[in-house]
Amino acid sequence: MKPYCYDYPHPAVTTDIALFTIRDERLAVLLIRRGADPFKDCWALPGGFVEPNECLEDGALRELAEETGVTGVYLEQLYTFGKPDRDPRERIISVAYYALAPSELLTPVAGSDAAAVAWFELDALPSLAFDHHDVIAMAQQRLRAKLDYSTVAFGFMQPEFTLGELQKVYETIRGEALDKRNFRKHILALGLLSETGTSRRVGSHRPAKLYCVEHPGAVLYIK
Amino acid sequence: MKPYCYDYPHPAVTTDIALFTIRDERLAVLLIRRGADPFKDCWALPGGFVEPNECLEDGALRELAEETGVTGVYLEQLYTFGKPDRDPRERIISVAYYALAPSELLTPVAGSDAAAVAWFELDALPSLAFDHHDVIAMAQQRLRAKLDYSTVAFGFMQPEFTLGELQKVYETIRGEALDKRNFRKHILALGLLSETGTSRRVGSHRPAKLYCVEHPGAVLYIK
DNA sequence: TGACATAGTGTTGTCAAGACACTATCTTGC
DNA sequence: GCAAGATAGTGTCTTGACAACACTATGTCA
Repeated sequence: MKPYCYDYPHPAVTTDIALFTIRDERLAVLLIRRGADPFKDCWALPGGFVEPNECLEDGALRELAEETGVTGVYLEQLYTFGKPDRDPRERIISVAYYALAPSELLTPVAGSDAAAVAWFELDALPSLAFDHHDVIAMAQQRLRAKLDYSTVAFGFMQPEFTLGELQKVYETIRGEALDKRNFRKHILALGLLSETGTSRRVGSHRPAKLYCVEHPGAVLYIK
Repeated sequence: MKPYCYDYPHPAVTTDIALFTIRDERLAVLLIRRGADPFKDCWALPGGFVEPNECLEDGALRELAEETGVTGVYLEQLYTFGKPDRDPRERIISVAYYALAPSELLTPVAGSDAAAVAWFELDALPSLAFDHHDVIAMAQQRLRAKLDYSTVAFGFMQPEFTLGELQKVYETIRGEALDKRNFRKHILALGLLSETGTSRRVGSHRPAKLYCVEHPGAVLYIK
């Protein structure tokens, strides 16, 4: 009947993924509406139980794909949440990840346990299941911190982007305007971007040069 | 017979603790010699299974106390290791912590599953059980990084200490000598230390003023 | 062709960090 | 008691990084 038996109690282990993107110059997180109890019909982070033969990161990517259809994101472990009563069913320990992606490349679709999927701006979150508010808060804090000493921000960019777009990303996450000249000087001094030679014409004004990251995938610690 | 049964497979969850201290101006980590299989007689980090009703941090502190007798350390979550085959017995996910303490206040004693306890300098580690080499490497990397933008180093200090002692701690972790005047300028500018008014006489030379941390326990992010 | 919107570009001032050397105070040995 | 040895304690100058700041360039559209 319950076929998986052990000599001593085992907690369940899940992954939860806070996928961030930037939409309309606002930081947003992808949530699902839960299709099953507990917290049925409540908004929550995508995530679920780790399979016996997958590593944690693979589990997170699989759950994200199953529930939201999203693949190909930048993923990084955030923190493991393990208060004994954080889930009403049983002891569940959750390894939380945060993920970043450019919203233009994503078209989330509700799948498996998810009754719906939607982006929510971070300053307009609904009530959330479990301790997912804490997870999101910690992820946002980490994101802000890493902005200063790493190249996480590139996780929000499409393969080719303008310096103006990149600056908007920084401004959105930091919540303040930046000086254009100082920003460009600083970013180019990292030596990580190269011009593609092309430019993007959008709106009724001068087109902007396009850049790409020289070693995509590598999240570097700078300075 | 095996009384804890579930509908689907559950991994086991452990905590592992990398307790660092500084001995003889070398960074050292506390290891136990395992008293039971797997890896019997092998050196390993202290740690063990999380109890059903304790949170992860409490589990880490309990295991550290049980196996080594050490209490009262600074503790912080490091990373969760979850490769499916990292333990030969069953799927075991380990939430790793790192801890800091001044060695003068510690007298580790082997307990419970530990056949022995000993300090090992980080550049002279023995062969280790499981993936504990990876855990220690990541902990050391984190420690180095946090030295620059937080006050972790205070975790190695006794309640009262001299600026010379504090500088030695920084030099040990960074692996390079620092200029005395610049170091003192920098540390005092943080505004976190206050003179106790007393001084410590050690060796045949001028005694040094003693300082203490104004808000102990608070690990601050600086700059 | 003029109005508008974003792209793109250098210089200066300020502050923090790094380099650098000498005096002070204690112990110990002669 | 005094010289030698060891660590404590202190200030200035130079240098490099970051912040403040304004104008020209190039496109669209009315």
